[in-house]
Amino acid sequence: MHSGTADADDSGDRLIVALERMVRHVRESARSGGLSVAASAVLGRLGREGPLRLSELARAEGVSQPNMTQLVTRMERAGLVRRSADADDRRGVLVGVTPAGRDLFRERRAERALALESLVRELGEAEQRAVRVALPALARVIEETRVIEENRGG
Amino acid sequence: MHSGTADADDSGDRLIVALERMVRHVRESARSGGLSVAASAVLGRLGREGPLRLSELARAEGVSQPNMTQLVTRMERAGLVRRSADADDRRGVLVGVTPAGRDLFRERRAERALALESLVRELGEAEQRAVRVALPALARVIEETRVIEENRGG
DNA sequence: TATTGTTATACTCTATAACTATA
DNA sequence: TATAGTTATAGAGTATAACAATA
Repeated sequence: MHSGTADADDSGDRLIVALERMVRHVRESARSGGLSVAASAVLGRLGREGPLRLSELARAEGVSQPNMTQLVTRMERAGLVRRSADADDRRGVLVGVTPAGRDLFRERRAERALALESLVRELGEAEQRAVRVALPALARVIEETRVIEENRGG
Repeated sequence: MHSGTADADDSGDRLIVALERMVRHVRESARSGGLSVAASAVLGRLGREGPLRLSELARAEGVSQPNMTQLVTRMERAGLVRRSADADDRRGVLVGVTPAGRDLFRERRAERALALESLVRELGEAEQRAVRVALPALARVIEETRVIEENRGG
């Protein structure tokens, strides 16, 4: 941040590495049944919003259509979601969560939340307060940024 | 957020998803030359600590030895690091950063820091302060947690 | 012609198991 | 026998390009 010829401002990069490690840590703490973060996000969305078009899912999750095709295929193979025809538009495919998918999602979500909490509990009180402000705020601007970029030529 | 029979405590999971997206976002904002977060972390460590054994690198970065072998191979192919024999122990391999690796690392690190900063600038002042406390704190406990788990049967 | 979805292909990151060479 | 490293194999997650079916 101030002076230094060689390895000066490392902070941004360290934070990214740390966050990546954190995602990995929490991910690994909740994979007994093998539900990845990506799969969990899709199940959560389908659970909240009901069946969605594959293309809608891809856009909502910020990934490419082929990526979502593959993810849905893996999840379908695992019995977590179901594809069905869209009556209105026969090009389309509706993706819906199965009861098994919903159950597994709840289990894993709870495990993930516990893993995150056990990390946060290691912090001091002021740090904990900071985390509870910072993380949702970051989540918010990430979402906003993604939407803006999307409407600008994605 | 309070009560609710069905989808109660979503917060932990949403944060993880948001953090994953954030890592992806910052990663993508700095990939013109194709330097992944994992590669960046290795280059940074080698730059700070000098040449390291492959096994030390793997342990320090919290990944498996084959993983590090492959990462180093990719990086060597890209001219970013160099393998050399360890004179003391002929089983070992020392990995050192090349000048090109160091240069590229600095560029990408700066880009990554900018991407992170441009996210943080979208926040309110109190939120920004929270982020600057929360992220380093989280980075710290993640590192500690990893070390503890390692010494307990990894 | 444009949209939806899939297939083909490729790359990174990750792991475990089996192997080689050295200690 | 134990350690360092590699190779073999596998799978998730990601992308772009090319294609088929439908609108």
